[in-house]
Amino acid sequence: MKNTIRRLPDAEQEVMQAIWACQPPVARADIERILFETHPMAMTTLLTLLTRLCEKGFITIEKNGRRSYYTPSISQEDYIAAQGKTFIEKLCGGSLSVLANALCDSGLTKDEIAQLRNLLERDEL
Amino acid sequence: MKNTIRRLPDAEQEVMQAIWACQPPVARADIERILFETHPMAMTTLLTLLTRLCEKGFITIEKNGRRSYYTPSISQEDYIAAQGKTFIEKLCGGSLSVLANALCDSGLTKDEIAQLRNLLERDEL
DNA sequence: AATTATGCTCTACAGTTGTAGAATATAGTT
DNA sequence: AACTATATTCTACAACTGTAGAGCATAATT
Repeated sequence: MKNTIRRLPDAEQEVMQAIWACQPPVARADIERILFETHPMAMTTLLTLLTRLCEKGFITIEKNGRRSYYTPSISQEDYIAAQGKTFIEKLCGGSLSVLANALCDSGLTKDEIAQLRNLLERDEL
Repeated sequence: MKNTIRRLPDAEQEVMQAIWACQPPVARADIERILFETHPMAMTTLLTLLTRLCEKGFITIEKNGRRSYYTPSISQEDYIAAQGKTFIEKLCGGSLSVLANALCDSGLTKDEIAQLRNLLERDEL
């Protein structure tokens, strides 16, 4: 669980989400299909982003004939946890009360807040 | 409480934090002093960032003689809440359990998690 | 009034990001 | 073997970001 993971630009992050949603190794077509829902783009655009993600160490690419397969090098859990840490430190200035307020004002309903509290309780063990 | 607030690039966000930390309207020297701790930069760099923040609608600039004074147009609370919303939606896919896990893995201690739960309880009312 | 100091705006530039067409390589087909 | 379809890599470019010097305007000083 590496805790210094750079924040990805939006488009690349979107691609990672698609990759994480699949069983690795992932074919381009699968990524494309998922992205089509959330963030449609030209195929070459996707391939550019995949190359950049590889350069940044977020995925590895293996090629089989003319096809490439993509495997995440960083787990979604680690990435989200690292971004959460950054959020708390950089945005909330490390203050949990600021964080709590942000969560409450972020549009979550009372029920959802209660649910979140329960989930935190369970994870506390 | 506007809920569509763009995410600022790091340097600009850092400047906003400094501005939010002061009583508006804020003089450049005050911002500079605070930034010196976290993110030192040339004075002209700071002024460039202030201009961009104004163009983006995050602050207003009033000038008095050759001096300028800066006032936030967007509150820190609104900004953090909006980013929190984006975090939950874009990164956690809207899943509270994913969010809870992220918080637990983000380096918070058990005590801090418990504290956060209490804060959420209080805000729930 | 002339000179100097100071605070801001303009200009600049390299690196990043979003986007995608052109070119290339390879697998499938006739 | 020649042709066609397809998957990837190269090249390109505009907008954004981080950074700061050059130039300009105005206030302070001599």
